[in-house]
Amino acid sequence: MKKADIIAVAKAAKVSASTVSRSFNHPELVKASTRKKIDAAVRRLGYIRNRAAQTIHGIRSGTIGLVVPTIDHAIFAELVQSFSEAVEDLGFTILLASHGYSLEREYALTRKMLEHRVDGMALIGLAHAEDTYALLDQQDVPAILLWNYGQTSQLPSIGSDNYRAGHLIGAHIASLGHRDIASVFPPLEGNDRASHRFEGMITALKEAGLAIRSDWMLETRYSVAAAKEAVGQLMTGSTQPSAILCGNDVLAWGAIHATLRLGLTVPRDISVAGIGDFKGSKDFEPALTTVRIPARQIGKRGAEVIVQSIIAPDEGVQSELIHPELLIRATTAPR
Amino acid sequence: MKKADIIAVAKAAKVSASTVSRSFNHPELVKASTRKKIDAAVRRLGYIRNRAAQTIHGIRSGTIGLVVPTIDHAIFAELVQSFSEAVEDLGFTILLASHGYSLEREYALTRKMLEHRVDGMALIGLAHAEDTYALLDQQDVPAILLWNYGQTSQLPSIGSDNYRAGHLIGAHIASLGHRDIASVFPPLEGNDRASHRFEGMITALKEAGLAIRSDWMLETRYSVAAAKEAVGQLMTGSTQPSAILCGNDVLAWGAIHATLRLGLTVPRDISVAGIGDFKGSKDFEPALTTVRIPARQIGKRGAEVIVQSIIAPDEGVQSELIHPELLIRATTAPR
DNA sequence: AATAGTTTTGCAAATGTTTTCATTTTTCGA
DNA sequence: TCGAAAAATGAAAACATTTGCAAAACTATT
Repeated sequence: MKKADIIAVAKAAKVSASTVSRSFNHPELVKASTRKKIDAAVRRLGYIRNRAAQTIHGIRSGTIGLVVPTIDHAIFAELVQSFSEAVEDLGFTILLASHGYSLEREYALTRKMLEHRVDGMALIGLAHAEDTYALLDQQDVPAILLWNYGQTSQLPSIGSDNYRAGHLIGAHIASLGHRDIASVFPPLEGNDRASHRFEGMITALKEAGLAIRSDWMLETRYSVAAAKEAVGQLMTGSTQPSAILCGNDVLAWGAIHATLRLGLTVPRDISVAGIGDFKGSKDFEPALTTVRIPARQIGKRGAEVIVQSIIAPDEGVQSELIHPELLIRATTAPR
Repeated sequence: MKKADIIAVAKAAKVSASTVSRSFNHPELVKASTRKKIDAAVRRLGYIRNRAAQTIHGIRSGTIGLVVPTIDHAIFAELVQSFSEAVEDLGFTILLASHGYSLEREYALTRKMLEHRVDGMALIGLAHAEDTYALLDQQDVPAILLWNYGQTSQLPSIGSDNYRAGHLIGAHIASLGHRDIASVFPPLEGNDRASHRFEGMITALKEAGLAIRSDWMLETRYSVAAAKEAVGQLMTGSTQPSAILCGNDVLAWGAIHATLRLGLTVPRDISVAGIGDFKGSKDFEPALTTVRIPARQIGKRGAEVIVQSIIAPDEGVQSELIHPELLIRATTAPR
């Protein structure tokens, strides 16, 4: 038994295919009694509409492409979730792919999504291959950049200001009187989020007349384990910092657990701060001082914006800044 | 300038549309020099193939539907990531949606994915609406169940044995000599994963002649905060347990931080165990005793299996059990 | 240079819908 | 009961591809 198509339904309901189509798309144009017959036939045959066939009429595909570096980091999981939720509520479905921090793969994946004729695209961060921008522009598909806000971004960007976030936390630590400060960041190369945070932080410190010793600028993989290892080593050196600034909460937790392991107490012996305010950061003990990057809000707002620009392509979309917020909790203390 | 279609390319390359199509799909059938002309035209016009148009010829859409309860829990993020990675490697793209633990929404979302003519579907867990099974069966779309293994599952299931996982951790705690045991679980209703774990745990305890006081069976939302709150209250009661068994690692971390807050030491004063082995659980201090549910492996294997059954629909797919593993770390100790 | 075979290409039909336009049916006021 | 207007329906073209088949263009062999 082949899959039922609209013609099979039409036959079963003794009407024409046009009428069946209409009864789906403009129900008000078909008589109630006819609609009933059609519905019955649809149910009887288990007919499911074929969006592919609709799509080739220039009708929207109802999909939005989302390409992220990775999903299984707390940061992006929250973003993906809120974005997808909001997008679903607006009647679209997400086509998802992850590129593992390779802008080349990002380009390839974007292309693939365009083959599927997504109605819109969302990418993460501000830095993308020139090819990718060209592609999106040339295919004339609405696209937005999520996560980071950039005034001069090539596409509308909805997100937070990572420079600001870094600056906030740097200034906070400086204001507590710390002078011997270490940093733990993921590799900055090709990661605009982390770079901006780092710059913001460095600048804030500089403004307070402070600087980080270059051998105290740690760079680690994005994981509790890696940060823990790195900080563990740092803290067994001949001199130790009194504060550690981390590029994100996961690294901060690594740092905290490294100090815990060495029998130190946070924040009495050492202050630690993160960026991100991931799930749990508020509730773990001691509660982490960090800067909130409102992932859920970014996802939701991003979804609204992209859908808007799909529905009304001519209304020109603005970038939106979603402010980061300093959250002083229990892992930082005056020196 | 309208988007280029295959005919525009054909004109530009001075060949017929058929030849262009062939040069994509069966390059060996077209002369090298013609292919070169076509490639040039494609590049010049920025042509991107339209999969929707291919799909209505019964050609595969190259998409696989994945419907999960939620993405932003550590558990599923890892699964989604590994599944999507593997699926991409095999040349497919994921259509993702989350249903927020509503089987009704799951049905609706599955339908929607079938409208998009996904080549295969993956759902999470063993419990699904009868309608959903009927739909999948009737539309004759390959489908698998991820996360849980069930011998008698209605569709092939690739996953771990949650009953076993619960049993392992229950037996471990019993073997340490604990008698006053509490549990913290998410709501079991409509959540087969949690229910099976719970049953396994209860059974293991019973086998050791133990039982949990009904007022020590805590049920909380899935979050560190909720578990922390609940356990905080429990521990300030007139009598306290010497061990707390948690339905997953997030709840376990909540429990641990609740006890920390009260000035207790884990595992000296109280043992805590989780299930899941989420990111970080190994590295936080003290390292969490838990049962590993190998999410990455499930995702990868699941992807392979569903793709296999798309490519060779007649080869009948077997369920696969991916064993959970007890990881005794530093949060449990003899009573 | 002619033939047979092989390779390459184009034509036309097919895929499952939607939509425009024309036709048929219904409704309603006189 | 008629006619005009409104409502409902159907026929056919359109959408962007693929594919079976036949024609055309080459190659190799004599």
